[in-house]
Amino acid sequence: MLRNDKTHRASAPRFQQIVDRLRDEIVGGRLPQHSALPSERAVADQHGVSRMTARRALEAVEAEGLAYTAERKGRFVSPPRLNYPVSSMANFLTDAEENGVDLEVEVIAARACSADAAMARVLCVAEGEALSEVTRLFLNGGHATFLETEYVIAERSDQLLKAHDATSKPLAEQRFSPFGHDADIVIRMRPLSAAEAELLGLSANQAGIEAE
Amino acid sequence: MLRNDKTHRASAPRFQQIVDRLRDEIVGGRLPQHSALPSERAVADQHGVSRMTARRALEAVEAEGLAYTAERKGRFVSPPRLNYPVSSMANFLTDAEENGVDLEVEVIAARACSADAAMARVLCVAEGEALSEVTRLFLNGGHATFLETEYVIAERSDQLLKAHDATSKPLAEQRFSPFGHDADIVIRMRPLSAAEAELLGLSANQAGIEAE
DNA sequence: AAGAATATCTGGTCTATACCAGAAAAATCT
DNA sequence: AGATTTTTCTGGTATAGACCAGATATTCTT
Repeated sequence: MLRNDKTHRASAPRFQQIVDRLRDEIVGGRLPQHSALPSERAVADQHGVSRMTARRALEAVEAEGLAYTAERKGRFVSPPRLNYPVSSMANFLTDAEENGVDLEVEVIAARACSADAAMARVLCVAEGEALSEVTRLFLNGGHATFLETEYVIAERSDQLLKAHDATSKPLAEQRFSPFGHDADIVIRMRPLSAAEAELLGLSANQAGIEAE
Repeated sequence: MLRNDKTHRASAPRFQQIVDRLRDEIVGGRLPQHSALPSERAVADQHGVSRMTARRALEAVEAEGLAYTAERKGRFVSPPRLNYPVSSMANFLTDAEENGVDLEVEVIAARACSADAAMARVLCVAEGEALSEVTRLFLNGGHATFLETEYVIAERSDQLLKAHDATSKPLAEQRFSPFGHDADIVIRMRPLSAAEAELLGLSANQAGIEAE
């Protein structure tokens, strides 16, 4: 039993096959949301593998976001993902301005970063191009209405910034304090592809940076 | 050797102690970026644990973003994180408008989501409040200048949207095509805390949703 | 010196087993 | 019936081995 199956080399690892099975059962709807997945031991028995292998399969399913673990209770099916109805929303701010809507903007956080592959493609710049990430809070009639994070091409942002620069910052700081944030800034991650990870010296699915 | 150390119960798991050691060496600068971490077998020997335990420690270090793996070559120290100089940037768009800067806005993607703990705090709404996530591309003089993702409180966004709605969408669709995106939309993730994960039925560190 | 064969690294996968502690259900005792 | 114990689940941690295949360094040939 110590010998591995040599008949089909270069095939997918065993645990991956189990992952596929489990995924099918979940996305196929045979397992309703929040229902229990088979336990590690059950999977091991069912598929004739060791518990560690079963565990890895279940962990992989988890890593896909299809399940979650409740310690010492079991693993359960995650609720399905939301849909993303394509909204017709656009240029809020320009229109708001034009229509005289009461709108204020506050900078919550800003940091420098560089363009990853996806962004580079969208923004039509080279990968690694210097970007500025800015998170801002918008207030409509004094109420927080939306939060945005934007990635600005550092080079081009200068010309846009020159015009106002001076006044906005101290104002922003005052305005934000009532929200008692200070320590919490929105952290955002993007999963890196294997290629990007290698390139950047990061591990796959790891986020570039965290703000504090 | 099969018996575990019973002298100090409830202590941190062994692999965690190794993680701490490795982390120290990396953040302490004793291991320069892109230098090789000890191999799984080396760690196992050095710390007197089995290879699987050593492996788990190294994987944990990776999960923290401190290292990356090159298959069958080794594990290496990730480059340090960027700094986030607090910029004085603010309300780009309002100022741009006022100063007559040529600025166009395009909706790249939009989806519905709900407020997580951090966002709820910042936006002053209940956790789970319906939000709309919109990703837009801004063009300055015909050149892509920045990309933003914003989270709008669904309820309040309506009033802002009513004003323009009609014209923006078809325009956005045309404008965007030259970028050949279609299949690539910026994917964004936020790591869930253990508490949030349990609440939402997701696994920790998993992102809420992916757009395709 | 240049090229081919070999030995030795590496991480990736896997087995079979063990003990732990929290959670939950079942059995037991009031 | 209600409270308490016990048993049986669960995942979490850990061991000590094993084989695989890609990457690399070494050595041996030509």
